[in-house]
Amino acid sequence: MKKTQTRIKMIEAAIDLFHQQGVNATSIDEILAQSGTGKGQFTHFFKNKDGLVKATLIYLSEIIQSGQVATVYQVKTWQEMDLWFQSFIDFQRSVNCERSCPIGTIGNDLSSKQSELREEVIRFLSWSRNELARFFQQEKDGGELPPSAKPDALADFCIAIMQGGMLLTKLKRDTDAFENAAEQARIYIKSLRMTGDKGRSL
Amino acid sequence: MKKTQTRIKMIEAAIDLFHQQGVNATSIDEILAQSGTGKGQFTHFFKNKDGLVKATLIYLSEIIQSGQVATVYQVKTWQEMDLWFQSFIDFQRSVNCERSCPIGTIGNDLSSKQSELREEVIRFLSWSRNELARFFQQEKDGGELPPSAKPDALADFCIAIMQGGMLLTKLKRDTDAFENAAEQARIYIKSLRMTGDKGRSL
DNA sequence: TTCAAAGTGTACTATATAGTACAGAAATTT
DNA sequence: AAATTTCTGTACTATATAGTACACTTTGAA
Repeated sequence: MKKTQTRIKMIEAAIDLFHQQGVNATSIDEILAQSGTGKGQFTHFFKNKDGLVKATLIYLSEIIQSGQVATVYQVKTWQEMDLWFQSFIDFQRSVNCERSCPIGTIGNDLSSKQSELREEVIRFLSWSRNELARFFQQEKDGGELPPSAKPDALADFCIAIMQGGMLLTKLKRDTDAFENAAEQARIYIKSLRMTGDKGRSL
Repeated sequence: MKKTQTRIKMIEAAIDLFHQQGVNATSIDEILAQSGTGKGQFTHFFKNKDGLVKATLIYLSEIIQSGQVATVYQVKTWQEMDLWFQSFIDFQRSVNCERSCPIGTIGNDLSSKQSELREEVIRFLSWSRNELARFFQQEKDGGELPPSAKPDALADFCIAIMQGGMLLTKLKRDTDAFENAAEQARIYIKSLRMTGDKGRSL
């Protein structure tokens, strides 16, 4: 028989509820109810609510970074780059446009005191940004992007549109604005690539 | 003598605290303390907390739409367009990168039940998006942007970068990513304009 | 089998919070 | 100046919430 699943059940319920309602609007009791666990177990596995939030951030990072998720964070080819925005748009549709980025949502709810948790959020954001930056750098090195292209800036550009697009989707309950923004971004990146050399289509 | 300022004082304190901490993390008592008012007055002027949130959204819309704010929402010239991103970056610096868009922050904290409040948020977002769209349309009509340019999509693109950039700034406590994203956006828009015709610089 | 550690259940405490009740003051109207 | 409305202060209630205490059970190793 497996070791206890209780901790994981709590974390997964917490992720779901935090993603849906934010951290502040989600009570511990709600998490316990959704995961079918109890207070005693909560204090056994976590120091306090912040401890659980940290665990959710770490867990989220792990499942995303190990690719157990529908969204495409890792980009190695132009085809994957093209899928990058689309996978977030598709994700939004799959949650009825009622949520935004789970990490962004949790991060946005942090108070200025919770610097340890914010570090965790930043760690993840940097990772996903660097995934993109590495791709752009690779393409620049390979001559697919011109020497004037700035891989880091392009990565920040994509992440900003993604985060903003996710937020707008949640607020407006449709992906129209996100799709428009992503389309313009793709056109821009494509234009850089054309400029680069061979003019293959994005 | 002026009519009572109590209502306004409450709204302004609420805006400040909501912007800083979000709606859910801000208690009514906190707002009363910061504005130097009392419970009796609160219930006299507002039905409940949601009533105050609605009032803050309306008040915010009014001061922004009437231009009593440092950020540039209304764009009539390319110079103002260039200032558009910059004014948000400057704003973020002025609040030590500890906040993001006030409307976005409030909107993000809304539950799925609070549809009336979300309507208010959407109303504002549409307004600011349409301000940009009108500018791009105007430039398209005037031949400064090519017929292929999509004013609505360009407006959504700018808003997404702005919202995402504001959020990233708050999370990371610096404007680097926002600046990079805005720079790429400016390069793109500029490139469209060059394509358009006379090649005047953005 | 015994024993320690890991895990669980229940009851409780202290506090924060939204919202109510209502009397009284101040302003405004008649 | 009397009456009416607007506004304000204080006390209160009900509830939700984070966190505590602690006894009990299960597990797994020696």
